[in-house]
Amino acid sequence: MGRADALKPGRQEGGHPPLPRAELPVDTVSLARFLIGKNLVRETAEGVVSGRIVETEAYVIGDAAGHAYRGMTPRNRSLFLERGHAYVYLAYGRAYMLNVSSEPAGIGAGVLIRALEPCDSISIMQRNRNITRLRDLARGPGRLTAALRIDRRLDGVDLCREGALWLGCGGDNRGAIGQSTRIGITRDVNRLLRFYLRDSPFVSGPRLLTG
DNA sequence: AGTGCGATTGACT
DNA sequence: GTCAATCGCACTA
Repeated sequence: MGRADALKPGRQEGGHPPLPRAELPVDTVSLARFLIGKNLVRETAEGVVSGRIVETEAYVIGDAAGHAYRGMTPRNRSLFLERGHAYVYLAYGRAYMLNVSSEPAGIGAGVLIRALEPCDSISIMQRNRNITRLRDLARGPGRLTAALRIDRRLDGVDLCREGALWLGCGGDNRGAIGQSTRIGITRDVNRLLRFYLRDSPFVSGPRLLTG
């Protein structure tokens, strides 16, 4: 693994056109499923880093486990942006979480990105995470944001436009999608709103039910 | 102004 | 398997 893929400047340029917003499903659960297999692309001065989304969770309208449940606040306002914008927050004082807003403007809901299969510039991710093992580079919501250097500065960015961070077209949508309860929450714990590529080793948590 | 608590991770028994 | 670290923010007063 970990070869000098980061040192091939021409390879990925233009290789990740952004996903048009019109292609994003309009409801949160559909979007959570849809995002499995899509690319998440990060561009910094270091280079273009990307991964394929293999695990998501839906935080739907009226969801007691969702951050939008008690209305808009300074932290969660990005959840109320039109679908396809980034909501980034810090959890437990250490791990940044990346969500994709998922409903029309004014409605607070989102999809948490929980794990990636590393694709472009794996060596940059290894440096960002200070580990080498491919499987662990982006397996977990806080790990993937560290690998891609995502923090609160990217809160609110439009993920349907090429820039510092966006959702790329393509991606490989083959493979069965599993479904389970969400991880780490304390309310509405029984809802099956977590989705993952069943056979991917890059998924973070337990593989329970199939979908 | 003070308090309590996470949509987690990494270290350790 | 268990558990503490860590801090921004929402909530109470």
